[in-house]
Amino acid sequence: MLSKKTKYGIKALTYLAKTNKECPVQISEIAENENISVKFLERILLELRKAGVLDSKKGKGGGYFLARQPKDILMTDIIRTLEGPIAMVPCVSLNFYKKCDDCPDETVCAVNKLMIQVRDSSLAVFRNNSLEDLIRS
Amino acid sequence: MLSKKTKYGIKALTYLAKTNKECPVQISEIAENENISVKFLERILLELRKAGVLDSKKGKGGGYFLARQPKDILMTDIIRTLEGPIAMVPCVSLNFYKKCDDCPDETVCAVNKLMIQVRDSSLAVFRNNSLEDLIRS
DNA sequence: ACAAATCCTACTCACATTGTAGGAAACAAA
DNA sequence: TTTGTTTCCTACAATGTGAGTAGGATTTGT
Repeated sequence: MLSKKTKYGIKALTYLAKTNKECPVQISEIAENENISVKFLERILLELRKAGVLDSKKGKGGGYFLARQPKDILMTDIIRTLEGPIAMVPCVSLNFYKKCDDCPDETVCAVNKLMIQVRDSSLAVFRNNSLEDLIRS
Repeated sequence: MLSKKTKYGIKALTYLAKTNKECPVQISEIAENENISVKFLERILLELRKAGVLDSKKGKGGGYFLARQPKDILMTDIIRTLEGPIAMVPCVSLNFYKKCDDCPDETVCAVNKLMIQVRDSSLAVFRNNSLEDLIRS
């Protein structure tokens, strides 16, 4: 299951990419338009800023805006930031690798073998989609 | 994340496919060889039997055995039985569809658009892998 | 100074996952 | 027919995670 955090994050980013304003957009505006709890979204956008996907401005007239052009923001970045590993098991994760406790030999593990394929196919999709790709209907 | 239930289920099934015995195999034997809690595995195998993937025999000399040949057991069956939907969001699930509460229009939703691609690529992998494929090193 | 916005941490609540306990039912063999 | 072995089935407990809330600190424009 995709977490709501990631789902909301993607929606917020596409909102920013679509509205394409010069000035920063406030959390409350995004939250209202995308039906997201303001406080929850606040935390999500903060994570995206720390990951370098978003940038922000404090105080009056402040808000959030994309740190790069939509075409330069790949889904891999967003998913890894908000959702964590793309792989379904740690033993096939490229960025979050961890050995399984119960598995004596990965090279002959059926789960490993299957999940490498799933990881690669998902990765291909995420790499192939930028924010710009997603806002084009 | 892949649940341990599914992970254990796949391991148990590949164990059965590999050992390829004439007689039924007991839960305890599978559990010991694959490092799985006996009682937990018991429940998992029961689910797989109800789904028609496994068959069983009670009493002395009883146990579990594959209901079909390994090449006729596809990963889609196993995943859907143990893990549930293959899609990461209900609004793109083929077998477990459910509309999102927060989303007014699926056809213009970026999450929807992205997750359809992920679903299709994962589905292709699961459809393309039978139990037999997984036990061939 | 004041108001508006992000920043940051800690907390609560609900739910799913993982695993356990204990017995009922079926079956084979003595 | 008794006994032991196995699956079957339900209920329960422990743990962890996701989702959301609360409340204040900090920054900034007017």
